[in-house]
Amino acid sequence: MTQEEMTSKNNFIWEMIEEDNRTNRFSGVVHTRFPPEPNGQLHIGHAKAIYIDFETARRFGGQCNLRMDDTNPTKEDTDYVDAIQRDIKWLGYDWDDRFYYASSYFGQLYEYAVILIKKGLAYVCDLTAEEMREYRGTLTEPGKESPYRYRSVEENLDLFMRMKEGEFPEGKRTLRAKIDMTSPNLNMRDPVVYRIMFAEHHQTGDEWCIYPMYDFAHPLSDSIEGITHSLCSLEFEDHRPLYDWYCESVGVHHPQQIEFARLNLTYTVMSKRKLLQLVTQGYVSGWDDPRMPTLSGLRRRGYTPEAIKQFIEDNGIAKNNTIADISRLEFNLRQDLEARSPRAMAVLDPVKVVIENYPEDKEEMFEVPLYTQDETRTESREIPFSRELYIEREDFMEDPPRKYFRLSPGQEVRLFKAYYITCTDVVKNDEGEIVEIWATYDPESRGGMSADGRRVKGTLHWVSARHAIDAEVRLYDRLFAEENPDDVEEGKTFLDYLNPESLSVITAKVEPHLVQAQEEIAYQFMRKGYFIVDPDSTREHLVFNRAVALRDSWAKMAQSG
RNA sequence: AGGGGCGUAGUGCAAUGGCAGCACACCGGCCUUUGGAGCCGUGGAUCUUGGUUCGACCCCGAGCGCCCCUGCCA
Repeated sequence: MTQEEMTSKNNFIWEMIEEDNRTNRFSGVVHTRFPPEPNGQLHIGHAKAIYIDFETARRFGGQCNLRMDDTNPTKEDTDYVDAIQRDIKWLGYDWDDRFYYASSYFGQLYEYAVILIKKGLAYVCDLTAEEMREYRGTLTEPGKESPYRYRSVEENLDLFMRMKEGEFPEGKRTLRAKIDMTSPNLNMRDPVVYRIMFAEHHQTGDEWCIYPMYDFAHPLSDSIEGITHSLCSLEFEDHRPLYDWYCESVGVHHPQQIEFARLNLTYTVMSKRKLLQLVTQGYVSGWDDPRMPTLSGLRRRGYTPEAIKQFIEDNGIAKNNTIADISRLEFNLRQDLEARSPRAMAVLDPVKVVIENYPEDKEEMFEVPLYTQDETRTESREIPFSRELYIEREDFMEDPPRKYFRLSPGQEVRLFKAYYITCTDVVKNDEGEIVEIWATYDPESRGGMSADGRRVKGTLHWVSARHAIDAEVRLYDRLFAEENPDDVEEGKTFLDYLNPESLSVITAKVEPHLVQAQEEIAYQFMRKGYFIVDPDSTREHLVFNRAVALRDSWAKMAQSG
């Protein structure tokens, strides 16, 4: 897929920008920004915002800044600053040297606040938090004006300066915008502009003891950076009048805020608070647990940036509040990996097959392409074959139903790229479990094809028992058992919906080539799915994560009868 | 209840007054040295209601449903 095709699908945001360009509103400039708060790791919902911000800039020949929205030092951490940059780069986006912090604008923002005061548009308020809540009114009743609303400009200037100097304790006073306490939009009822916080900031240290609120800092940070289109999620629609008010009142460059719907996924949660809780309370192994919807988790799971971006592209950009089915994400992954992943054979649930007419001490090697899906690729690996093999337990049935194309007594199947074999006997233990399957092979079928042209319906993957390597394989399932874990019953929390079977660990028998498996490249284990080396893996102890299983139309057919 | 948004197929998205279409899912078939991939095909939707119009998913009125807003969070 070319970049052109990748961004060809139009959406309402791009139509609005095209209109701005037609009217020369921003002189044809398109400059966006991605403004994460460093208080948690990025997840696939952020990937949508990142995609929109960066692809919009690219589409219109503009630029996209990366800005840490770090106006609340009590909630943020520099560790996340690094993780955020790493994840955005992994997605394939670059902000060049335009990496900023809202906190680096604190000086300028302070001056902007002074301008508001001087214009009589902001005042220092002595109401406590609780009083302010009472004065705000409710959804249906207007608020009341603060008794401090009409202090003189001089007094406000003096008080605000002394707030900055640290003369007042936390919570004692705030700077508020003087707008309209009767507005039906609660955001316009004299919102707080600055609050006192004696907190060490991860960037500015103890330089400040007053910190600007998001609603004030965000539009003005956008303005300072010359942003033209400030793209954000739907819940900020109510804040747009305030965004506009601050830019107009301070009298600076005024970007256009445009809101779009967030991306939600079935069978997972997306709020940073909930993801953090999963991490800190040990429900998962960390932010990068392969079951997490975080970018680091998806990466460790075996997801590719291309699959994620295609998923976002397929979902489209709109204003509907929706939950995308996670199976569509899985489709995008399979589609990407189908084309690019090397193939290998691994038996996840092994049962032994003994080929009675194959000499006990004989071994032979088959050279098999790594990319059987792409005949223009010539890379291959050698696979050893011998008298005793492993196949999947589910690939044998003593008493098979109709249309079962795999191994059963008297039935002939193909071992991929090796030989045809026919089952002759079954050995069971005292419990009646099958411990060995006996078979004969046809030496004329070497390579998996016979000269007589007889048709063999089933093809099985296999590994030589003598040469097989044990590998730990981690099989993942959806993190939650409920489609929407945010939709909780009375008396429950989202944690009650965790899927107890979201992880199962097995030991598989894999072909020797797989000791060379590299991180970051998912293999297709033939007929089973896509698997990627986990960072826990060593040469002595291989560990693979299953990114996603293959479509299994037999399982579906068997299930539906 | 006040304000702001959103209602199109199972899911997500188009159609911007002119034949309701695309992707995934579903179902059927073909093909296959992966029951994978690929190829072909079928079925299925405009929240309700009234109006304007030759013609309405689109415009207007009245409803209904869902989401967001009463942090000194972002």
